[in-house]
Formats: sequence, structure tokens, C-alpha cells
Amino acid sequence: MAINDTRESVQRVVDELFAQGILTAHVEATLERPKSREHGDYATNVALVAAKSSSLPPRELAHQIAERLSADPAFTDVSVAGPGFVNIRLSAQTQGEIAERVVHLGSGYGRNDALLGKSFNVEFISANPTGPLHLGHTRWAAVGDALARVLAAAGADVTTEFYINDRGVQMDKFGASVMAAASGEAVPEDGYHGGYILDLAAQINREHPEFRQLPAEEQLVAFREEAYALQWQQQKDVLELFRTHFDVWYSERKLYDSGAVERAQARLEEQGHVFESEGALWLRTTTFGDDKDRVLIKENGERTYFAADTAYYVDKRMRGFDTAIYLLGADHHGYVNRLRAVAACAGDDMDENIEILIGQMVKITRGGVEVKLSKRSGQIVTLEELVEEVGVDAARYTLARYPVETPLVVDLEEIARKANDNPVFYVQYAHARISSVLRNAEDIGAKWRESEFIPELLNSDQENELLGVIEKFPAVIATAAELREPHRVARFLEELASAYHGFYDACRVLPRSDEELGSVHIARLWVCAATQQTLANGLELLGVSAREKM
RNA sequence: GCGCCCGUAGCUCAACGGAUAGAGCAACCGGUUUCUACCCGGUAGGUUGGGGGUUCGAUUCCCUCCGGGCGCACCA
Repeated sequence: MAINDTRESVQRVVDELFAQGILTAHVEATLERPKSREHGDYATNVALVAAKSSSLPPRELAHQIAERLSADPAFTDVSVAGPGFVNIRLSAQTQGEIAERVVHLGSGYGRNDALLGKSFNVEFISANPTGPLHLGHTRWAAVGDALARVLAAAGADVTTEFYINDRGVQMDKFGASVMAAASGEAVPEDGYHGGYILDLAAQINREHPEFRQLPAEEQLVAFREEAYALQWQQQKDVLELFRTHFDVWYSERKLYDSGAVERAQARLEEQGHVFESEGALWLRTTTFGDDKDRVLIKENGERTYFAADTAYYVDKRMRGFDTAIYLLGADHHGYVNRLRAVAACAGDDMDENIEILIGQMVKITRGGVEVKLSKRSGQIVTLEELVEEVGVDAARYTLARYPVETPLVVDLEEIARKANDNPVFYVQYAHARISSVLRNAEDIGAKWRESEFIPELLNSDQENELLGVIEKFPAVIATAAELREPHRVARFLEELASAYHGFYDACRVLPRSDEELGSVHIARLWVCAATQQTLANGLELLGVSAREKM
């Protein structure tokens, strides 16, 4: 029996009490998994909530509900506890059926329709193409990609997008830095100083010796464009290595070339929020909660970076997305109000059509000593270096298992040294362990799939616990998607792995050498297969590999 | 000065307004003749930064103070 069926049973009882006048208001029943298993498989606080609209005290009301629920054969035990909780325990048979269902659903288990019909544009990283991606970007790579996968698993239509800031002063500084390095000159004081600049310069010198014969101005453009192409490719390669896929790479230049900037301005003017003052063109964002109005076109006729931001937002909406989700670092939180105001100025609902997730910074330590990050001074820890030290699985998992609003401290030495203590290995090990058991089952000819599955044989505490955890998976995905918190999937996997290890320790799966293969072994093999499938599906959402062996 | 985020066990962090605040690491004690011990069980460790409020119930919501991080451009 799924959680929804149980909830409906409770709802029916509540409705009955309403019909009989014991309750004077209609109350929506909610069901939850108690933290403690001692409280049963499910619990409802409906009596506590409904007590206000009843003449009965909460506990008395709870007893009335419990008494009626007891009549349902799917429940073996219904009791009242604490201030008025109703605890429900399912029969082993009802509970055990989940294993069969999971195996049959396969990689589709967990998918649900919580966000069916909604379309999202998820934008993250969006780094300048003037250097390698560093550890800060890596967090958004892991979280953004996992979020996109989770939203899709909840039935949403999702497009991932990377915005390339390939226009403006920084690009020229980048070009000038590479050009200087290529001529063996000192990089300008306000340029980029990392070792990668020297590498880019060397490569361009090798492949395009003719560049240095060009007049200074043309030479700058040539170096800038070539360095941009190489650096962008490098970013794409590294993200590919990191299993982070972008459906769209959106260039700021394209925004201008396609006329999107003018279109956005026209849209904002139609809505009546644009005005002229002091020789500049402004957007009245203060109407919608911003601290100050923002300039779109400067006194000197140039468009601001903000103008591009507005155009980009409007363009996303014109491409048909219901909601534009932005993942931004805490150093950009000042943008939240103005971006939301942009949405409102464009005539949209700023609570519905735009969502900005602010992620806190990742502090890096090495042996307890903080590593300062600064791209321009060249002191960086790159995504690539992190992957080399700890691997893609550990990196992705470690960064995805915390809520983004948590400032994170990652010690590189610790991750590298204690790789085996990382929760990702604990989860992967559970998957590998099951794979081994199933291989052994095949070796001894245990054809569990073709054998009768008798769910009521799964009646130990550990089996009940494990099945209960497996059953939560679709709800976990739905919650993770609705709250935009993919870390919930990782936490769930740790709980699931723990429940499996506990089961494995207490319940022998395969027959011992002196035993015959029996129905209990078959039933437990179904449980193993269901657990393995759930682990694999969850790891897939995080972009972490489900290993067959370790 | 104004604004946003954070403050939970020695450390890194969980806990969509629920029951006795939980995991991992570190510390201590125990467990495997047989399916992967990279595992399992147990002990110890807390005024959830302080103080008010909201309600059946607050780590969670509101106010205030303290501490830390980050932002407050006709920069990009």
C-alpha cells in the first residue's frame, strides 16, 4: 500500500467524523513517516489540527480516529500516542509489496508528477570565459545539475543553461594579458595572472605564429578571440568530465546581435517602467522593492550590464519557460531584488516566473589552513584539480549533499586522505554489496524473478525498516523538487544505505551451504533488487555512478 | 549605516511547525566459522548564540541583541 492510499483511508475517517458533526470544519489529513520507527510506519497529526473545530480534546479525537482505522485489514496496529498522534502500522504483506513494485518500475521508480506541466530554465555557473572554473563554480555545477535532474524526475520540463559573459572590459583585459604573455612581456597590472595565461599564450603562438605580425589593435582582437575559444572549450571539456550537461550555452554577444536587448527594452517601455533622467535611460525597479532605480543606457549612450540582464530574463520568458531559476553565489545576493523587480517590470509575477537561489560560498582549507581564492592573482583551486584529487563521484556527492544556503568548509587533504569515510562510498558500497549478492544468487541458480514472491515473509524489524525507507523515495524526489533542494536525495540515499546494511547484517539473504533455497530467500532477493534499483535511481539524480564492485 | 545569509555535539553538517534535536568523523566498548567488515550494535558528547513573542507544540515563524560571512556602481 502506498502512502497515498493510507492517507486516503485517514481522510475517509476524518470526512466521516465531519459528516457526523463530531468535527465542525473540513480538515485535510496529512500523513508522515515518524522519525522513530517505534511510532509505526505512518503517523498523522490530524487529531491535533482538527481538535480546534471539535468539542473533543485532541487525544479523545485521536482515539475516535484510531478506532475507525483499526477496521482496515491493511493495518495491523493503530494507536494513539503523545498529545494526540495516531500511529499506524502496516501489515507485513501490505508493506512487502513495495519490493515487487520497485523492481517492475525499474529506472522509472521514484519519478512522479509533482511538477508535471511546468517548464523551468535552470541557469548556473555562468562564469566568464577568462579562466578555468574554480571550486566555487564547482558547487553550482554539482547542485545545479542535480537540481535539473530532480525537477525532471518530478515531471517538469527542464532546460539547463550557461550564460557566457563574452562581452565587455574583462574580455579585453583577458585578451591583453594573453597577448602580453605571448610577446614575453609582463602582464598588465589589472590583467589576469594565472599560469594558464602563459599556457594559452604558448599554444596560440604555436598554432598562430602569424598573430604577432598583426598591427596592435588587430592583434589584440585575434588573441582575445582565440584565447576565448580555447578557454571556453576547456570549460566545456571539464564540465563534460564532471558529467554536467548544458542544453544551452547562451552568449552575451548573441543577446545583442539577435536584437534581444532592443526587444526587452521595448517590452519594458510598454509596461511603463522606463524613464529618462540626467541624460540616461532608467528602469524604475524601486516600484517593485529594489533599493534604487537602475540605469539601462548610460549618459554616454552605452548600455549597462544590467540592460543585458534584463534582456536575458525577457528572452528566457519569450522562449516559453514558466520559471527562470538562477543559481547565484552569495557575492551576488545584491542582485536578487533588482532581478525580481525586472520580472515585475516586464509584467510578470515575480514570485512565480523568477526564482533566485543564493548559494553560500565554499571555503577551502588544506590541512586546516584556508586557501585564498583569487582568479586574477592566479591563486585558484580549479574544478579540474579537485576532480584529480578526489574523483568525480566524491566531488559531486560531497558538494551536493548540503543545502546551498549552508556555507561549506571543504578540506582538500581530508577529502583526499579519508576518501573511504566519505558518505558517497558508504552509499556506493551498499550498491556494490547488493550487486555481489545478486551475482552470487545467479551463480547458485536462484531464479528469484521467476519464483513466487511472498511479501508477508518480510516481517523482521530490519525488513520493515528497509521497505519503509524505499517507499519514501518518490515523496523525497517530489519534496526535493518542490523545495529546490537536491541535497535531500543524498540524505535519503544515506538513510537507505544504512537501512540496507542493517538488513544485511540481520537477515541472511542467500541459503547457507547446508540450506535449501526457500521462499524467505526469494523474498529477500526481491528486497535486495528493490534496494539496488532505488540506490541506482537516486545516485543517477546526483550524477554519481552506481558501482557494481568496489 | 542599510540589506541578505549563517550561528545546532570537539570537527563537518542534517532535521518541508511535530513526539526523546539526529548522522559522519574523532574518543571508548563489543560483534564476522558461511552472501563484499569500505559493515553492524552500544557508550559518551547539546541551555539548537542570548532574550522575548506567536500556539496544543518552535532548531524551524516574528521582534530584539550578540557573533561571523557577503553585498550595497551610469564596474563587469
